[in-house]
Amino acid sequence: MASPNHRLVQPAAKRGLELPLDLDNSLSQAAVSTALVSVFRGKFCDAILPNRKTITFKKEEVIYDVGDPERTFFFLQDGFVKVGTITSDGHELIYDVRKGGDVVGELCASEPRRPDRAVALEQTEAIPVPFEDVMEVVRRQPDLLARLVDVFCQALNEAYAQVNALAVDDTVHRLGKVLLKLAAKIGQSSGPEVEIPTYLTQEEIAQMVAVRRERISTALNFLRRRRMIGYTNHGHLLLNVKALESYSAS
Amino acid sequence: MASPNHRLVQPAAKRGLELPLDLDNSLSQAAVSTALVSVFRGKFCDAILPNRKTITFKKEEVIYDVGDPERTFFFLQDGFVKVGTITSDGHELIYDVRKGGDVVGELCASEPRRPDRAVALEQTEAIPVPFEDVMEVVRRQPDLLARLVDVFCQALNEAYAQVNALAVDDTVHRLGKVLLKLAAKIGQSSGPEVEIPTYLTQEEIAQMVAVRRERISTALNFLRRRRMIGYTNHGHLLLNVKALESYSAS
DNA sequence: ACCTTAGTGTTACCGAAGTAACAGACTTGC
DNA sequence: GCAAGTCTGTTACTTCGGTAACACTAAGGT
Repeated sequence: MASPNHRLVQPAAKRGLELPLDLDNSLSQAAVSTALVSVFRGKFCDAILPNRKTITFKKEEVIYDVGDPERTFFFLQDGFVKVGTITSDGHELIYDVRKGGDVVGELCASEPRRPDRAVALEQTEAIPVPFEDVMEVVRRQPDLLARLVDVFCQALNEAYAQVNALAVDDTVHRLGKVLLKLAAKIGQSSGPEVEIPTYLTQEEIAQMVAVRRERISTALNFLRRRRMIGYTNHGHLLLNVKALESYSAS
Repeated sequence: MASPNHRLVQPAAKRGLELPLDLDNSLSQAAVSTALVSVFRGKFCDAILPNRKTITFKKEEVIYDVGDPERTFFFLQDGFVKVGTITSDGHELIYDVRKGGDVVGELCASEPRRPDRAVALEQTEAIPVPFEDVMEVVRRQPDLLARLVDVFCQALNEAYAQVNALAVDDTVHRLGKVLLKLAAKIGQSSGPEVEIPTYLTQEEIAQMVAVRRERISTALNFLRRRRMIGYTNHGHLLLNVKALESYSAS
């Protein structure tokens, strides 16, 4: 009952495993952020978003779900969203995490029913736009074509990267890659570390890495003992990106 | 030495495991083929392909490789191609198989260097088109936009389907799905069965399923004993699609 | 006909990850 | 303050798949 993520202290730092990664400047979140440009910002928004209304989704609220028939993109204005699906055995699987400035729901372009779902990780503002409207705007303003293609192409690249990881990496390496992807997509620099500005349960991380939650517990502590990760005093992950990169490469 | 796929007889049917799945009408390959429409056929070809020259790739020949910097789509006119990559541990991984009428190389749209590679499974005719030319044609003929989007969106859907399979299925179920995908993409109906009209080694199938070759040997024989697959007298796979579908669903 | 090479079938062994079960920590509601 | 619920940490057991090794078949070249 009640949202499970109300937890505000770092999980294990409370008993014996605390290895503080100089936090304290975790408030200097200068919103420096992401290498990946939020592809739909700028011109695209100017062209397509005026005169449309924003919807607010509360934490944990489903933005669209597997099987939905309506073909709409959602232009995220603010917040964090997880994109994934429910597997045939009933478990959730998370493909990606996106934030304000990104789009979600692009998979509806070629399927009559959505194969995926998106759920807000924090309160999120999003503007729904029918797929046909998106197409029409691109037809009228051909300079936007490159951005549309980019949305799909980057998603495709990431999906293949996940296939690679699932095919060759063990749990800890996959976890490392997931954390680095989170850093690139929604991270905020916090001193020498990068903070993940939303609380993720081990269960959710397990759904991104595609292993059981128990493995994630062990793997997170493994990385923490090696000082590759830590927690802010709000329970958010703090990543030592350099260290994770050199570990993940090996 | 010499191409390894010169083998023309079905592997194990030669000694004790033969379970012929009524072949003999394997010549009635009416090219009925695929549920998936070859998206770029028709208008797109008319608009973009005239006055370009076709390149012929021999069996096993690399069409483009990981790391290549040139941004070109290849419009396949004829033949079969495997699309995949070389993983960090040096093994090959196959994402997809495509045939005449399909495009390959679309991943170059957003990356300066290709993350993937394409290799001819049989002699293949392909027309290279610089990515910018593709974009220009779409800008000039906006009715082609939907087709371009479809290419990416279908690839994305399939990539996520692979992630799902890797996350939840065991070897035999993944093999079943790979075979069904092959049937849908390049299969030719042959009586009540569907034939895969190119010879695939167990090693190649293993690269599609992302397991060791030995597992594929066992799994293929498992499916063969259950009469879900068989071989033509040319050594090509013959699939009992109905049976495979009901098995893969479970 | 012989040798080489590629491909397939199979086994014994080992390691990584799933399963199940439970205890401790913290939150929330009563 | 107490009970219920969620989340995390950990361990014993099992299962699946990777590893290594090897025999056997077929094809091609000489």
